[in-house]
Amino acid sequence: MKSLTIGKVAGQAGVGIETIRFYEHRELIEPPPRSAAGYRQYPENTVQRLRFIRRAKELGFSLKEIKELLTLQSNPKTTCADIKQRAEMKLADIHQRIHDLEKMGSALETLVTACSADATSAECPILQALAEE
Amino acid sequence: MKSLTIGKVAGQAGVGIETIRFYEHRELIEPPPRSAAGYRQYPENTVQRLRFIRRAKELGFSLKEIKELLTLQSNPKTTCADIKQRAEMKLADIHQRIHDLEKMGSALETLVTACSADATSAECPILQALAEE
DNA sequence: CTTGACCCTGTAGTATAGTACAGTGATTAG
DNA sequence: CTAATCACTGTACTATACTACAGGGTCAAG
Repeated sequence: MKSLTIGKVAGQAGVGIETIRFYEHRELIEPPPRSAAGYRQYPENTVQRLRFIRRAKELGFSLKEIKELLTLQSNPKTTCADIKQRAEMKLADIHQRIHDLEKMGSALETLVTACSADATSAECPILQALAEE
Repeated sequence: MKSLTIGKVAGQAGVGIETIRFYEHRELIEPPPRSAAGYRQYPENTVQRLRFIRRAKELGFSLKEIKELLTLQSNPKTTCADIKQRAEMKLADIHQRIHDLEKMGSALETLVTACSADATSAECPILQALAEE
């Protein structure tokens, strides 16, 4: 069972060394055994775990939520429904954020359209809209 | 020319007192004159300025960007085109963020759909997707 | 004249996700 | 054997936008 130094793990997982120590501190990964000199000795599956974290982040999960997912993952009593529920909540959250951004976007779009290039700032419909009583 | 205390301004603008002091520190509003006792004495247009900031925030501008907008606003040489350019950049930024969220959302949607409720966590397609080599 | 509401400064904490040192010790290649 | 690289801890800093004190002083109503 060979072990990896933190630098090797970081390289293979595509994250920074500091990030790994940060994740250990945040309890997303287990504190690994140490060598006589105090060096962290990672089992190979740590690379997979870090990739799991990276992918979950890409799906929009926060580190806090990912920690929950990892805990669920390692619990044999966890059902697919438990995970699905989290994913659906995150999906709802994403849809809400899209909705908010679309609202912002269309409001801004209206103002941009109303704005003709060669007026002074005093006549600018964007600034006027922002300055309204 | 009557002046307002920070509490009055906060009440009328719909923001917290601490927020106003924070905005002063961040140079979004001018340091107002002080009374003999050191109390801030705001001109009435500070309320409008705070509402401007609030509305710009609702449109997705950061405080840093709002500071720029306010500087532009008070510069007589500013043209509508200057403002429009900022608004268009922000709009592009919002569209990008929507795009990113939609990508996340559809990836997650696929996984949620693949997930049937009564499997164990080991068989969960969501966890499997995250744990892939 | 007292009491409560208000205001002051300055610092520190919240949440998110790291990143960047400083200062020191260990390991490895030549 | 020595130099370069790597690892260690701990603290502080980045960005964003506040929020929460502590420990004072001030103002207005009764």
